[in-house]
Amino acid sequence: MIADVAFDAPVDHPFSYRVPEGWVLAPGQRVLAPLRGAPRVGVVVALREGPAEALKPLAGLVDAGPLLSSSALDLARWIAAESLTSLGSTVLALLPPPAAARGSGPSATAGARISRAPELAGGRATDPAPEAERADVAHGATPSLLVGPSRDARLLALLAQTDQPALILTADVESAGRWAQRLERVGPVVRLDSSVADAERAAAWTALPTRGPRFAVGTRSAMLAPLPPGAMLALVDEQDPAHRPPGHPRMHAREVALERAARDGLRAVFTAATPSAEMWWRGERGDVRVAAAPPGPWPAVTVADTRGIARREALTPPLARAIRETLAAGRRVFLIVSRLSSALGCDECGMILKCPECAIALAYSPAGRTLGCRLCGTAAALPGTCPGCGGRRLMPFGWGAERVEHAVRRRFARARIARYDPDAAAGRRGQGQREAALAADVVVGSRGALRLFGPASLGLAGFVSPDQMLGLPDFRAAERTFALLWAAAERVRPDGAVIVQSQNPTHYALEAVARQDLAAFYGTELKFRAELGYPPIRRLAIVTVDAPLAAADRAATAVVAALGGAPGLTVYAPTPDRRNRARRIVVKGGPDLPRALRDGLRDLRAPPRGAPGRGIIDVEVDPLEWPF
DNA sequence: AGCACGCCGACT
DNA sequence: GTCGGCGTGCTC
Repeated sequence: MIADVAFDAPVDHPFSYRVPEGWVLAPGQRVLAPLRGAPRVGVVVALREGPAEALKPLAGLVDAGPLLSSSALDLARWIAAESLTSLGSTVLALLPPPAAARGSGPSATAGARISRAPELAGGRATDPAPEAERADVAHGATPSLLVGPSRDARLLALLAQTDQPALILTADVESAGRWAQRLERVGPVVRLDSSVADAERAAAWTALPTRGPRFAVGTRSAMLAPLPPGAMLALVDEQDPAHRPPGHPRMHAREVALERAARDGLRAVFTAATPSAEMWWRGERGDVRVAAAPPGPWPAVTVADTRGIARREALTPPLARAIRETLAAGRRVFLIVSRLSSALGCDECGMILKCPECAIALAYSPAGRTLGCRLCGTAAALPGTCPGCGGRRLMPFGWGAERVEHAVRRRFARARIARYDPDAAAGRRGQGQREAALAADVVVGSRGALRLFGPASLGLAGFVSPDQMLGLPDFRAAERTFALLWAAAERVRPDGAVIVQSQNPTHYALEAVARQDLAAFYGTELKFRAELGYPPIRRLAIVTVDAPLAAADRAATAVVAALGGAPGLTVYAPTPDRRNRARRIVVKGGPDLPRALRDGLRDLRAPPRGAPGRGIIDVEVDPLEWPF
């Protein structure tokens, strides 16, 4: 017997090993296998008969049985193909950490002999009832997206009503903890995220179909956990970028959840305060049912026009007045700042200099006094005057947390003011920062500081300069600003206020938040995306070529040439990174973009023997962050 | 990914 | 004369 084993390595093909006599193995099971001398953890992706004498034997077992059904393994193949990740890296990233690896030798063999594969739902080998599965697909409903007020309560009610087991996936461990607590009042819960000990986590993996807990809660890493037929799959806060954590596979949990639900006939439910444009678009096409609740109480949202005044003063009179009144009422204030951007704007009319082709902000390099488009690579000369109004004051934006804190301190000397940055607070020295922020009257922070506040807990949220965010050279800039503002508004009491200072006071993202109108925002946003061929209408990928200095341009040119001929692809000119070593090439395509990239780059990634090095080619499909 | 092999610069 | 930098190639 031969086992084909895939490893966590950027190698497309599996490696073949001899299965020692008497071992019981199944695809989807982790094993130890010698690779370049040392035993490494891999996953069995296929078993076959054949001449095995020349092959090295497997060294041991990691799991007593397969952790993936054949349908889960097929789903992993799909994920790998979509994200251009190797199958081994995909699978091993989406399995719970090994409880305890078994070494080679008699004990391993004995362990293998007595091991029995757990019964996995949907597994071809263990699945007793394909008819039942088909019936499930038949009654597998269109996925739902819960938006609007009391989403959590509505999801909870749905989970409680259906009487079916469910896998609940959250964006982070904190949220997983909250959901586990809530669900414990409904039925037994197991947790699949990293907050529980490895052994417990491993036991939870197969518990849902076999031992009858009602709910399993986890993060994306629990996505392939076995589920019984008819189970529900819930993805909380589908728009959260944390659903696409760093590392492999580079794919958003939303996309995997939709695919899994369709394949396994599961009922899928998503929630979002502000859905991703991807999800809203599916709603418009009827692929997802958008379940909106009637608008709930909403704070008064005011957009304060800062054209011509914001450079000198962080707080406009309306915002300063609102802070004073909120503090007098004994309520809390949150001032939202965003990280400094590299865009250039007109101080007089508020216009942001954008690429005429791509409609994203041109990146301003103060050192070279140059402007460049990070999508198409076009360089532009620095204009002397604003192309919009002829004004002479073109300046980079800039209201960082520190400057804002200082400005508030000057005006409100007696208030307790704290800056909060979750990254800084995570360190040992930052422990006091969180407590200070929780006790403060005024908190200054960016998106991450929202976690300090519960729903309707603030008297005032003030967005000092959303223009910085709106001006980021990223086609998702409006979506992100909209999401942040909406999330802030949800944390303000209905009798409180939201004040947005902007040089673009009529921007559709700001107006949509003021009117509590999701549809208004996505209507405009999707029109913009469609006109310029951005996701979700078309797909994007970033090909990065990292080559020795002299070869970088040649390697990038080779990539452009290799992809240029493919039908349906738009390939942009390579742009150098800051260190002028790597070259980035943006590629637009259709639904089959991953396959087109794989086919187009195949020859470059596997150069013929003796050919000059082509450098390291990295492909990121459907990037969330613009890495410029 | 890791890890070994291979060919060019500053040291005991 | 070596030690070591990373660029290159391979792993059943």
